[in-house]
Amino acid sequence: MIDKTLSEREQIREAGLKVTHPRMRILRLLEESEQIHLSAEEVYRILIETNEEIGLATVYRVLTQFEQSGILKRHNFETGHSVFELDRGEHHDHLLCIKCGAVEEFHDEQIESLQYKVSEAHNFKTIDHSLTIYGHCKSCQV
Amino acid sequence: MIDKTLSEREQIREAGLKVTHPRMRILRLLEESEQIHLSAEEVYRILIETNEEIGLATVYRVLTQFEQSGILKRHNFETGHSVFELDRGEHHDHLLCIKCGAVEEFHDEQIESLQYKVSEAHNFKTIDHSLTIYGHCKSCQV
DNA sequence: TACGCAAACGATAACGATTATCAATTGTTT
DNA sequence: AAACAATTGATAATCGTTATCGTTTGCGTA
Repeated sequence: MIDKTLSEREQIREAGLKVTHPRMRILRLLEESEQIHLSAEEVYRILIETNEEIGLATVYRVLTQFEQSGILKRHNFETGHSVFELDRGEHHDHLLCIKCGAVEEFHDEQIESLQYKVSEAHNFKTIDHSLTIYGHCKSCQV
Repeated sequence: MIDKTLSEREQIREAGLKVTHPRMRILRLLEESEQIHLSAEEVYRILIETNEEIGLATVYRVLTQFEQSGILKRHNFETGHSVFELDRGEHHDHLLCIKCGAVEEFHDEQIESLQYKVSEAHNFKTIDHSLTIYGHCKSCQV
């Protein structure tokens, strides 16, 4: 069994960052939250509400650092603000309910390879791609 | 041959909007620009530079109205601001060069139908979807 | 274990994109 | 042409995010 605390320290270290309280708090929150996607404001609000000391600027800074070091993935849906989720290595796309905001993840190897083909056909060197399907989830359909 | 001016008037009328100078100027610009995607600021700047009177607030308002009435499509890439293009009815996706900003469009029926399948499998009722491939275009590769 | 210093923090100012406000102007309908 | 609601545009306000900068802290070293 892996010591979670240790692994968090290591992740931060491997990112070339000092292990500080704010960073530990933020990473722990992301790992323990049931919500997959968290915005900076949400991370800040949740930590403040649980009486963890943190500054909003730090939250933004740390989330960006975590993103750059591959700990987190940033998503820009059509909401006007970024949301973050742990990057567990497995690429996936999203189904987003525009009524209740629910997010589901999916991965379709066929779509992936077709995208790659398209990219090649246009002489593009793919670095990343994002596919989001907007609609109504089961519980939001009339 | 269709009278372009007339068709612009009609488009605006059909959207349930009064035919005003700012609306005509904006629609005409979108139709005549070689650039497919224009941001609100760009539309404003271009009109001001060509000595057309317009206010920035009006540009934002009109672009949103045009989007809501189906005249325009809004895209939110990872740039931090929206861009707009004429909605010619044919859905397409985008290849975006993260170096020079170039945008290419593509349409792949196979990907479309696979997306639909995924959506069904998750009991989602698809309303819209966006697929963007980020990478380096031919001229930006080393 | 204490020291020193770069790295990191956090309060707050600044920023860029967008929206709200509201008095003045303009399209359309009569 | 009058009437009146819709529209405009200058500007203030808002929102998410980034920059500033004096203070604090992690951590390698003595």
